[in-house]
Amino acid sequence: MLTINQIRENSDFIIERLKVKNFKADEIIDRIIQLDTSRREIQAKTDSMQNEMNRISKEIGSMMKEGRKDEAEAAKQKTYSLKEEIKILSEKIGPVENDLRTEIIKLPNLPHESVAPGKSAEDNVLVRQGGTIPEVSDKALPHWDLIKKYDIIDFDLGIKLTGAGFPVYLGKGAKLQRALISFFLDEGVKAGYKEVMPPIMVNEDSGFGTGQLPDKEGQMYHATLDNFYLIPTAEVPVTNIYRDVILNADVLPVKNIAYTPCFRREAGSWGAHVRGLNRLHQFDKVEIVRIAHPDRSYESFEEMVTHVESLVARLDLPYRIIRLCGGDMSFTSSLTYDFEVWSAAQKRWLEVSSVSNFESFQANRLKCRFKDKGDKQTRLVHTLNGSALALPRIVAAILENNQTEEGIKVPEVLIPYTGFDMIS
RNA sequence: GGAGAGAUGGCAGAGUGGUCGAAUGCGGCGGUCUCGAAAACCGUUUUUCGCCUAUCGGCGGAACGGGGGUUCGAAUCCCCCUCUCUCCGCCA
Repeated sequence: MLTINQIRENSDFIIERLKVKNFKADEIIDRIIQLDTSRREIQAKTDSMQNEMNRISKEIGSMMKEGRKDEAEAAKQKTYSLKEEIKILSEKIGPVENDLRTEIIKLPNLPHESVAPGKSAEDNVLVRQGGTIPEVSDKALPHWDLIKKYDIIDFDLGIKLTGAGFPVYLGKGAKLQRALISFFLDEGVKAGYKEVMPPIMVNEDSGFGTGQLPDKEGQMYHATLDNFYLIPTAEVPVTNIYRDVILNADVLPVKNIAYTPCFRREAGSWGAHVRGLNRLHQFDKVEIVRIAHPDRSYESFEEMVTHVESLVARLDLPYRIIRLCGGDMSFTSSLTYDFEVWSAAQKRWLEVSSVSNFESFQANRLKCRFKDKGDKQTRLVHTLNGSALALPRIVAAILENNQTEEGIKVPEVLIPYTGFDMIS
């Protein structure tokens, strides 16, 4: 969420910038400023009455000590009406604060200045492209056929055990998963990220912290007996490490990397685009999360993009990097680059990573702040995250792009991890 | 699942109705001493909201797990909730 100070000080700028996200903010902002003004008025009044109240109470205290009982009794009389007024006022402030909050959380994050306006994916901007799109024969199989041919992933078995969207990885398929996870983690650690292995269930507070709750409740699996949620991404537990925390500026940027399974309910949607590994209820992902100094968060962003790019490049996957336009970005993001890899048999680009800078939007909700050395005041940090990488579509692309008569060639960088160079 | 104990500042830990935002210790920061460091000594060290101020800053409110209550006055008394720990049971 945006801070009230941001809104109050830059209301025109905010209205202008949110147009890029096709969001009409003027009426909401008017209401916010009105609510905030009345909140301040009430606050100022109660504060001064409370001050008076405290003063009298202290007097009564010393009168009692000195045995001036009658005077104390008289002073008590004075407090009754004051107490009543304070009660009335303080009952007013709660609802005003609630209304203010409900209005503020309606406002999406401001897009970065580089974000183009636009309505949908059509208006996204190609940042750059890399690798070469492989020539595959007309007989090339989509990955959902390849996995059957080589018996490496079994969807039907997953249906038996759990349900649709919970695949079972078998033999070399399972090993390939493990190899990718290790490769991604090792590369991250080499790049200075600290490996974290968090719980994959979180409590309600954590769900709120990163914004899954209350709005997107239906997207998470909910263990109701204990009121825990299965995480949709490692972003949730890893970012919540820094909930209600004040960091020293010298630890920034914090760089964490975590592998976790991810769980998404994602109801709806059928057809070729969600076939096979394209969309699952459970999948594996390595996530990078950064907590950055607000003055340097875009340096962090660039480093993350470069890191993710090096991963897809080293896997020899043709890729492109896309800057999402205002209309295609998430509510919470300021800048998002999507990474897509080419899937030869499906003949389309598959999204495998999304790197975002949330600036202080998420930090404000999390109450994650930092202090510069010697500084008295706290400031909100910037948070960033990105997939590095999500496995299923990477696997899909590897299978489809690397298929040969003899089998599927394992990317060179993975061979030390798999121990085999061919799935056949 | 059963029984009990507890929740106070970065940590440890005191505080059972009246200058308590909170003793003390540790840690952190600044300084004295030193060529430098350690030790010792001195000082400093929670967060948040509002008002005033060009700024430095000043004044005031709130917060001792969360919510409610009693009272002129609550960290302290009462009620509800949440969480943590210990022992037993079960168990990878």
